[in-house]
Amino acid sequence: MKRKIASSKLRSAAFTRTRADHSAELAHDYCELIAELIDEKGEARGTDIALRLGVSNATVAKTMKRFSDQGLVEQEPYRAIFLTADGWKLAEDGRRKHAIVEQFLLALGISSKVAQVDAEGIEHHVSDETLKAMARFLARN
Amino acid sequence: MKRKIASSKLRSAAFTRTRADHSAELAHDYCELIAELIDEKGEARGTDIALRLGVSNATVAKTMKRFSDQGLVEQEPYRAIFLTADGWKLAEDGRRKHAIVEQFLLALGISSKVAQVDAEGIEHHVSDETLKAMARFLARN
DNA sequence: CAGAAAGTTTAGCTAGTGCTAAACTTTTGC
DNA sequence: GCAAAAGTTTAGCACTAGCTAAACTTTCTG
Repeated sequence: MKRKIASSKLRSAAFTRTRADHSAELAHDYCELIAELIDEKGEARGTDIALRLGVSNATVAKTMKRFSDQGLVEQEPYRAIFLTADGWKLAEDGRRKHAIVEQFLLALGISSKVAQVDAEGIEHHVSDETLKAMARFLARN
Repeated sequence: MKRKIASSKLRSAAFTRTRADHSAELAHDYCELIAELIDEKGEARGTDIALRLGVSNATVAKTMKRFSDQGLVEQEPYRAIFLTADGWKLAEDGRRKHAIVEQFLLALGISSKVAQVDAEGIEHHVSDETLKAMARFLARN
């Protein structure tokens, strides 16, 4: 019965991680997008974020307030949004993972549209070990 | 500018899908586990589900009521939980995807523990195209 | 430079997913 | 066959993440 108990613990751990991941995922997505907008235009405005994320302005405002409390972004009232050091860390981490996963999927023969969408979903759920294996695979192909 | 607009739409679509996926993910996880418990013990009791999912009994009860309204599970008061045809469909779909992703990760050289956990996270985010590519890769290796 | 347009914030709503504590039912063990 | 243990349900709370509508501020334009 040892195996079953172990696998049950593993499942519960994975599930717990899944739940915790959902909010982290959102933070990653927002920070990645804000970083992109800053690179493109020098600043990230609420409307642009809302438009690209497919979400209302109000939702962005509320989320930005939460993230500001968590120290991920900085913002003056009625002004654009910027990332803190922590925010940049999340953004860079996300970009790195995203790039590896997307390249990996392309190398596997996935079409570029699907690779982009799947990479977005997968990037938040790959461990470092898996990421390294993907990078290794890419290096060999 | 066409490329940028297209890529922005794609991002928004991916993000929208991510959000919609979160509740579907939960349904998949519950149904998969219920299926497992039924296979193992002939029935799925609330306590067992709660224990394996690392969640309180009350949460399971509430979720089961919701799923019952959605036609995924069937339950008499104070009795065990069973899957409807739709519930079984979700469970089987999840198991199939999980198996392919896990095998794929193992083939990539990931350790079995990590493969199990990562597969749990990834299985909900792979398109059919990617799943097929993984199966193809497995067949060739 | 005043009024319109664009953008932001706030208020108030919904739904999902989690919790604890208390009430209730079923099962078990003496 | 009754009392204790085990399991289930309900009530009530919190937080996240979304929405619309309305109020407010900033920017643009004639």
